[in-house]
Amino acid sequence: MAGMEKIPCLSDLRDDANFALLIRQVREGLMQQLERELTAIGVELNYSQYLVLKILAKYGPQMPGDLARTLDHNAGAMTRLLDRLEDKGYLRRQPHAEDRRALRIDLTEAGQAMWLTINHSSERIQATALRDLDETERSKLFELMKRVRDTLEKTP
Amino acid sequence: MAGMEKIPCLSDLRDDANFALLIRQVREGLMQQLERELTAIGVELNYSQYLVLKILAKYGPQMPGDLARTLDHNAGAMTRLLDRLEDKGYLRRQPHAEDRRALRIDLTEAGQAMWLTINHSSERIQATALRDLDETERSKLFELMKRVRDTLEKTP
DNA sequence: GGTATGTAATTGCCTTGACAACTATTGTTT
DNA sequence: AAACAATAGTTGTCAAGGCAATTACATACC
Repeated sequence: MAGMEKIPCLSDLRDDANFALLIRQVREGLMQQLERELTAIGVELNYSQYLVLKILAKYGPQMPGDLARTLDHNAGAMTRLLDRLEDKGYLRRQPHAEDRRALRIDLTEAGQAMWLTINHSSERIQATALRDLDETERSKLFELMKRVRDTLEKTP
Repeated sequence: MAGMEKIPCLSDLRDDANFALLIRQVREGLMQQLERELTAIGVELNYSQYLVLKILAKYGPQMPGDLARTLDHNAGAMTRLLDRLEDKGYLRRQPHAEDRRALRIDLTEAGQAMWLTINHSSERIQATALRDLDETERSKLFELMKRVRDTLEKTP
């Protein structure tokens, strides 16, 4: 069939090498799965709030600024995010021992309990997302993504 | 040094296997690079607007609903995104030939010209982001990400 | 043909997060 | 020590995007 050219249509986009879009789709899928899972068990947390709880649970008390930097969040956004979690009783703002400008955010009892109930959900989501990849492929994916992240970070 | 346990600290998070956070960091890096590059050449477009222009330029006129679905956007958000691009004169809403509910969004001359000027920028960003990966690694990364996306899509 | 159901786009309302201005504190310079 | 710059957190303001309700049209069913 010489001269038979396929007209490009939108569905071809799925196979194109568009990294930006691919990232967006995966991110969107992950977020939706997680938030759906959380609402299913009656927990009202968005993705960012969940990440903050996770970090506090795994790494102990932190300063708001450090939380903002690791989540690539604006400092003002972090203030309000912490407001919500404080309102819900999951965390506390405590004075910082060495720096009177700074705070020390730590989980309350309720926050620790909440983390225990949602921890399983979050691990199940990640397991689901990576379900079709074997162990080698998973670590390869993580390694490649980390290298892309680090490249982007040191570019500016 | 028996019994010498490292206390986990926030910086360890960079090496942890947290897929969600990794995605976020890469996405944030890509977006910032692109938007910075665009403002540097005097173009006022955000990431989503850029993606819409890209799709229209590469795949021809589309319906708003299809655009929304491929970008994982809400239909209402797409309406307003198209409003902005229409205000700037980059695209047109035209009636759909077969369905009077629907629209056919296509680029104006100005939109096509704009795409030509920003196309280089966008390719340079992607090239920069993937700079430290060789050809094999890039296609591996794309393949793995696509599989994760497809897994997430067929999960619900 | 007429009714029920589904789909396309738009709009109002609300939350999230970015940016810039501000205050309070710390560190640095001279 | 005084003046300066840098940093931690908060706040006002704004744009982006999600959700639900609405309108207009299309399709399926009876």
